[in-house]
Amino acid sequence: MKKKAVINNTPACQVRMQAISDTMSILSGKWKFHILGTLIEGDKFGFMDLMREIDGIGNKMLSKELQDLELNHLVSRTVMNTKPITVEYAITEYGATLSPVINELAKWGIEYRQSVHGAK
Amino acid sequence: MKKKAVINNTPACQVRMQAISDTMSILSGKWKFHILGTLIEGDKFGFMDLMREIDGIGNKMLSKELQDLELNHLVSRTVMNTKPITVEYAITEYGATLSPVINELAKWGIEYRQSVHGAK
DNA sequence: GAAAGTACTATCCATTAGGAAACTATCCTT
DNA sequence: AAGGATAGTTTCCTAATGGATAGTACTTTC
Repeated sequence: MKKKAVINNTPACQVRMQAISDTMSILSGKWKFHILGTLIEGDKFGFMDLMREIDGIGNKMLSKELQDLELNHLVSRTVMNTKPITVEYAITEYGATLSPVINELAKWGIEYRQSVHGAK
Repeated sequence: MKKKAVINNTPACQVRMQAISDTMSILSGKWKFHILGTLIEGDKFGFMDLMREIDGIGNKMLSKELQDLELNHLVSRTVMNTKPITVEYAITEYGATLSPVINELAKWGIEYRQSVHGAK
């Protein structure tokens, strides 16, 4: 019997799978979506603001994740020369292109909750 | 100075963040999106088909992830009583509701590739 | 001058994720 | 009887994730 051929090895599928890998590697970790979601909702946030907004995150994680996001140009970091030095984090124009992704994720999660609580 | 109030603690934001957590906890791990993406593209797949389709995955991981997905009713598993026993994995109707999420993820990843290769 | 707020960094530690390899078990073909 | 296909499970090991705690450094307020 001939070995069954691979089905989805068309260029389109390869590209699609690669794209999903890319996105997920950039957005990996427990907190990236929370941070981006928060930043998209608001305007500018200080480090401590984000600590308060994102329930449960520790300062090490927040710091590390923000650096990751900054490296990928999804988040901007601006040091203000205020009295006690403050830093302003904001979503970049590029980071804002993730809105549809995050919205779909949130939408699905909400429907998931309903399907679990409701008819099941 | 009064402590700055938390900004995004409106019910809508809470629900949104909770929803993102829910979705990501169900879709956690390195392979879930790949498996779902593959299953959505095709019709029915045997275990070995999936091994061949999903480049790099090991049998332990595939087995574990499929069990997870089955538990959450995203994937169906049907044992066929064929000569050498075969199993058919397919996306469920419910699992198919993840298409928009996966499509947005893939779309963003493709644009990301272009922005890195192109103007930057 | 002590406390408290700003923004972190560094260290330690435990859990988890995930890869490699070997193994079980059944069936068909040669 | 051997080889290869089906579909996994089990064991072992390492690397990454991420939480808790403490410390740095500067400034303002009490």
